[in-house]
Amino acid sequence: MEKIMSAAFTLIARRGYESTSIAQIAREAGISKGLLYNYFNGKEDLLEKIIHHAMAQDDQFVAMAYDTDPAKTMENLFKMFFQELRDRPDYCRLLTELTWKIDKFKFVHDVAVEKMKGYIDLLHQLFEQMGEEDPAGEAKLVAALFDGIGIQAVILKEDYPLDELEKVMIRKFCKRTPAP
Amino acid sequence: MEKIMSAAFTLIARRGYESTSIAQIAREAGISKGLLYNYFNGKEDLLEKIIHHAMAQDDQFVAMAYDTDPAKTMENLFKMFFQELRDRPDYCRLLTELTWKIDKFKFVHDVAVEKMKGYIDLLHQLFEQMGEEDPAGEAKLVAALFDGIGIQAVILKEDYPLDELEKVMIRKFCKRTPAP
Amino acid sequence: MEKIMSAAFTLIARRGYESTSIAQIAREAGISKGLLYNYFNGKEDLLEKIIHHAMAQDDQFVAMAYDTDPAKTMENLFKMFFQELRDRPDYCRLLTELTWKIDKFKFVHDVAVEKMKGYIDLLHQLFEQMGEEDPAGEAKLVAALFDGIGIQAVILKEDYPLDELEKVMIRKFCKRTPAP
Amino acid sequence: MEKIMSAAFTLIARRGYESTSIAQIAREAGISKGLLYNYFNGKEDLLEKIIHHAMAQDDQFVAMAYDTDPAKTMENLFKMFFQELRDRPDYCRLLTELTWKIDKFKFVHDVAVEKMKGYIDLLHQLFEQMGEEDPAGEAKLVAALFDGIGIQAVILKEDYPLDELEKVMIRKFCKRTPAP
DNA sequence: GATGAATGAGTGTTCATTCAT
DNA sequence: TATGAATGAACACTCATTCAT
Repeated sequence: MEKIMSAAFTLIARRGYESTSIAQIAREAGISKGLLYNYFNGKEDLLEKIIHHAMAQDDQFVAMAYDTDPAKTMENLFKMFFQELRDRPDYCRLLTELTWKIDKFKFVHDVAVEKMKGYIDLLHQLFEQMGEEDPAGEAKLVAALFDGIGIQAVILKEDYPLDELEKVMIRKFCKRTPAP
Repeated sequence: MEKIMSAAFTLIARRGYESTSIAQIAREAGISKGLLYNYFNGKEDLLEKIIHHAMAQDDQFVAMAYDTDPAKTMENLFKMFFQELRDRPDYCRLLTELTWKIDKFKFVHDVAVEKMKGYIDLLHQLFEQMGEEDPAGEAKLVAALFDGIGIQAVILKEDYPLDELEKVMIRKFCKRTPAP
Repeated sequence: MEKIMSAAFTLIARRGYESTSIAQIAREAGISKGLLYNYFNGKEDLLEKIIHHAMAQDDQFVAMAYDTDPAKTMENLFKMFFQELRDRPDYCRLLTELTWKIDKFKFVHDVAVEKMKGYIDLLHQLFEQMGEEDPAGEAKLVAALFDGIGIQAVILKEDYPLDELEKVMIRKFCKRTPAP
Repeated sequence: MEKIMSAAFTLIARRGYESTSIAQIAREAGISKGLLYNYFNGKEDLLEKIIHHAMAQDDQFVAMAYDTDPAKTMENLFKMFFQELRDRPDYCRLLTELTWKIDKFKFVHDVAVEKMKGYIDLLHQLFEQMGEEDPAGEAKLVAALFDGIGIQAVILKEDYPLDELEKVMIRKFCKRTPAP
């Protein structure tokens, strides 16, 4: 049920997983608690389905970023990342929220780590093609920046100068290698 | 009671606030549940006191970083930050996690935001003194990096190459302005 | 619906009344939960109909046992009883299972008591015809034995030596009165 | 808490394990649900403690039955059995019912089966000493009678002629071997 | 100061039952 | 006839909090 997942998504993203009760979700979705269990096998299953559903939209984004120029690819990546932060702040919030529950929900840890490694590999390649001195370190730095900017954007909300940071990052990490 | 706060700190940092019960804290502290309520007005009050207590130790750190050379000051800051991550991962974890619960623990959020602004101001000044082109942007970048590296260190634990990132950050952000 | 009663019978006999849900019965019967309520007025009614249906087959058995010789009649009764235990263990199991629900399902109590009295009367007559000293006591003893053997056979399953007990009972209770 | 165990014992014995809710037990005991969990780790633990407590009183009984005359020993056993049925019908009911739930309460089943085998062995020896033709068969018959009489006493309650059956059983199984 | 017995509202979950289709 | 979405009351269990001692 789309209604349930949407209600649960919003509530969990805003108040946290443990602080959101099944009763609240059902109330928000306008249904009874019992009905919720017709669609989901429990609170954890609901969470998992929400995450998978939300993540399904991610993968295609990365593919869209590719360009023959690695610096341009990276710039695209950055732009997409910031766009995501602006468009789906709740989703970003939920993902980070779950980060803390890693010990409880192994699937979150696995998904998060794998995704992170994928990004780092991609960044590594791009930096290498761009002729960076230390592509590995640079990649890890940018990955950490993604997380850090995400977390700050979520905490500070509209006070956080996403536009400014976008420009800074592009300037800092997407300078094209000067033609020889 | 020092014993209570220590026990509560450890447990909450490791398992999260909601997943830590008063009974567990009392047991870990070796006292009765009732006694806990003689010292604290409830679970939330206990949390607040823990946070304030833990934060009190932070401020003096920053003071210790000052150096006549701004680049050296920043390097000291970085080193202290990484040292903190290595020495008190539980504390870092707790702080970041609580920052999250804006709606539930406004006091944490406010304190964290204020602290963050202080850091950004400091970084801004340093970058300015170092002659950076865009000291404001650079400062926000580094602040985000602190958060991002912190969160990744918490998630990946011993797998996270703190040493490598420390070197990369120093190389990237503490290069002394070449004397003219 | 034959399919429903058969499915319900098997499930309830094996797992018990409370541990068998309507959903399970419907699934096992290959129908929807709703349809079940077209045929039965609820779980309890379903149980009642199952019991009555299963018991209907019992009465004709007894009629088949009659013989001009009372000792032979009793022997036939015994053989039929043991055959029933071997052939329909699930049915015996269900009957005993329901014994515990007597306070909950009055109809079980009534049916059980009535049937039991019928058996005791029959046994009484037979023992009288066989010239037993205390036909009333003997009859009650055998009735209790039927229950006891049934319960032990169900609990111990294939470990219970039904054959041996059959022989012992026949030897013990069906000795023909020596012709004078 | 004696009050809780007593209330739980009565209710479970009367209505069955699954049909007795924690709320009912707490209400009957005059306490809150929460308190019950200070003393017991859950419903099943409560049951287990009840059973163990009730069984502790059993073992000494059998020892008290011994006599130099095997027929007298058996008569004592019978008398004790019937006395138990009269004194603690609820306990007998509970024990037999739980023996039933093999899969759910293995500990009860195991204890009960072992106890049963002990009785059969004892009966076997006694019948042997009494010079019975088929002591093994006779022993199993009497064991089944114990169960059967127990179950009928539970069903029919005060309508069941325990006294009469006691006499019949003693007459039937405790006749002393005629001195040669 | 210190205890732990006691509470009651809350949790996630199950399930017999109803009803619009 | 047949479905399954939907409900609501019940379930076992948890836990922050209070209070007589």
